[in-house]
Amino acid sequence: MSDGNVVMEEARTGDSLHYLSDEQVQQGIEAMFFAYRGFTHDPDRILATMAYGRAHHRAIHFIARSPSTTVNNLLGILGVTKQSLNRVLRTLVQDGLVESRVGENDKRERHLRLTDAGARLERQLSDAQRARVRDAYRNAGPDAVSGFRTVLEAMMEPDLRRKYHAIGEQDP
Amino acid sequence: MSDGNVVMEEARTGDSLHYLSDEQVQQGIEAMFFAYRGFTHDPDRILATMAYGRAHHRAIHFIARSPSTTVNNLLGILGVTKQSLNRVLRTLVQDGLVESRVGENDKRERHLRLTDAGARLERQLSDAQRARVRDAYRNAGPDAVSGFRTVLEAMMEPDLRRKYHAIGEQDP
DNA sequence: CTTGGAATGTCAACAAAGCTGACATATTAT
DNA sequence: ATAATATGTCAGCTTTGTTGACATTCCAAG
Repeated sequence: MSDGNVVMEEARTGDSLHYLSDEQVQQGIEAMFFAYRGFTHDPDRILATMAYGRAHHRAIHFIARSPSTTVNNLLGILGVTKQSLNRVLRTLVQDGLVESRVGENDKRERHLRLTDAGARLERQLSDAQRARVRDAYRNAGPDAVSGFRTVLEAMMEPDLRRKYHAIGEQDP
Repeated sequence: MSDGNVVMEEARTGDSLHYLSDEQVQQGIEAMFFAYRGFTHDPDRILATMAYGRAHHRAIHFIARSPSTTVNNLLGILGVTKQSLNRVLRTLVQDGLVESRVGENDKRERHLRLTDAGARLERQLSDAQRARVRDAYRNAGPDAVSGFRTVLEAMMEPDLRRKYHAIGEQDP
């Protein structure tokens, strides 16, 4: 569909398509790699001092963003097996950071929300990450941020793009 | 430096700083998370069918990009321990995908390059990833891509930003 | 009311890929 | 000579992912 040859032919037609060249795409791939390292750097540093890992941060983040989400919904967002997620949730519930309450309509479901202690940890874990992204935004300016978001969205798998848009909406 | 309160005060001064609000930053964080999943999705799918993992892909990628790089240089780029990298390199050399030759000037160094078979695997592994990024670029347009790169660069750790810029240059 | 399927939890075993610490070997630099 | 550098390797541990099997609870369809 979009292999190197096709693009090289396109690129030959003019410099306006230079941004689709192999070299430019390759640089974008490396930028994603290095930026993601920075993206996770600050919370990882904090997590290294406690008994939790990046998986706990992810769970806490999305529970904070979608209070009362179900386990199944969280599974779809995080893209791991229920066994893997359950191991994380079990420790968080045991440690009193996450509350798991049986659903009212469907009592098979468990609805998850952060306790006060969980919300405190969420802030501690995410503040540094938010600060980094905010600083990057500030340095880059609003137009760059708009483009940033546009490309990231285009890069997502379609079903994850739907989940991305669904976060923060009404009743997940 | 850039906590929520400060920004909320800034934001109160006008809508031009809305893009720095907690909500916008939070959405950017989630966009990074979901986009990175898409970013690694295609190579991961291919890797699942063979005896290699994401770590092998990363090593192969950067050896391809910086032929004749040393082990130490690769360690700095990948940000893992030499034991972890060595486990990967050992299998790649054993399987005839990577060639490790003693340095000419400094014989302590090992210079790494892909064999023909390694280059073939690199293409196979990276083609799908390049296609996805290229399609995302094409859909987003050149201005968005420019902003994308600007924000990603601003998000990197300074020392990694230097390494990012050094890739593809003269003598690493 | 029984039954099938969905949602959840849990056990066990395993794999990938990171980590630390210790130690060996060449080679270069002082 | 000695110290520092670059690399390789062994052993053991951790986090976080995976399968597979199985139990429980409950909704919904018949």
